[in-house]
Amino acid sequence: MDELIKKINSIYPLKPDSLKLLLDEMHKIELPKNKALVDAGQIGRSAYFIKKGIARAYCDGKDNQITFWFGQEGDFVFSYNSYINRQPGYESIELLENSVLYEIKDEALQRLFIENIDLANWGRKLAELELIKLEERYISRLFKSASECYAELLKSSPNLIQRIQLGYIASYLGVTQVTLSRIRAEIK
Amino acid sequence: MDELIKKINSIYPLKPDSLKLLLDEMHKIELPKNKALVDAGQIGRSAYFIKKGIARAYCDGKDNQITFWFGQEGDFVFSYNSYINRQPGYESIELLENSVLYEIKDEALQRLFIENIDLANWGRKLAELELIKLEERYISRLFKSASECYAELLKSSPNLIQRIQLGYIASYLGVTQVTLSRIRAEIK
DNA sequence: TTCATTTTTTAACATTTGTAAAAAAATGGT
DNA sequence: ACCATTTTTTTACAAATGTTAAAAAATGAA
Repeated sequence: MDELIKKINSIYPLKPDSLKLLLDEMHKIELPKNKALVDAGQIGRSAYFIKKGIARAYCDGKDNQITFWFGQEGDFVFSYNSYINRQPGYESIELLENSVLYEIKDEALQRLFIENIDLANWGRKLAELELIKLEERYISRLFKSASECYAELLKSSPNLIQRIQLGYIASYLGVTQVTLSRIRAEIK
Repeated sequence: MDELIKKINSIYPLKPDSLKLLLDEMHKIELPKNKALVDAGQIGRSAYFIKKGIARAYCDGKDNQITFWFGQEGDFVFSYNSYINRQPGYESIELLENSVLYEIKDEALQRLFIENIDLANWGRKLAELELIKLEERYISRLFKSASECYAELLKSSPNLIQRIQLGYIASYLGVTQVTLSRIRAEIK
């Protein structure tokens, strides 16, 4: 629970009372590898904090799946689309390892935002931080070749490359698995 | 001012009192084409609402500029990076036409968020909506070829293509101007 | 271990996109 | 209208990535 509190306060420092309100709604759960946290077409009913494990978010195409996000220890997980729009979305999220999570129901979170200004600002800051993380990723992809993106990922998250199969990583980088294999062969 | 109020309430409906607090901090200004709203390396001191005009956000590379965002009538403009981190950023924003904007100082906005829960939730919703817009754009680029992205832009924002020079649009789509010219030649 | 299955790599060829340079078209000021 | 400047298109060639299929390596269950 310690790392959860640390993470929460790193986003936006909460008063002890506000923190307690939030923590009281979060419950630890263990879920197995391949479990779907969010199914496209269904409304996402919970957000999660990853204590242990890895998750990926993806969309289904005509004949392929596109992975566009990975989460690991210390990350929050939610289907932004259904979380924000309260509508069935296009994204699915699944666990890639047996995982330990803290879950909070979406209804509880929304209620806390409306009732407590401290938590409303925490939720604001959370969205803002996710926004710039995504923006940086977006810009990075506009600037860089697939090879540079891979080298960057290798440097920033070597553990992801150890733990996640290459097909997903290739898709995440926006190239085919064949291309990623070629890139890896060149780097060695 | 009417369209501004409409836009504000479409993000998150505000109580009249809260709306007034926000509007009291927003002031209409006219700025000429090419004016820099945000300079990379400087802290963004204001956010803007575009009443009339077009803006683009870009980063400087070694020997090129990458445009990654366009804003037009009805859009909010701010350098997320410096707005959120309160640090000099990597992004610059400039006007592509003579424009009419509503400006709000960042200090004022931050103060309103801390003082008023209605506005804190408005700010949260604003960031969340921007987040899913960017996520959709990000996923779209992973799925689609440059040609499909252009066709999509042509459909969703034909006015942007009329009003913005192709070099910027090519960069926004992640291709060179030569490639975009080729795409346009094929479509006809 | 062994075997079936999944994942990763390699190869050959097709397609797309990039680069550099020049031509054509559009723009803006006088 | 005219000219200089900027923007867009075109061309030829190079480099990167996609596609398909097969081989090699890794994984997991019996």
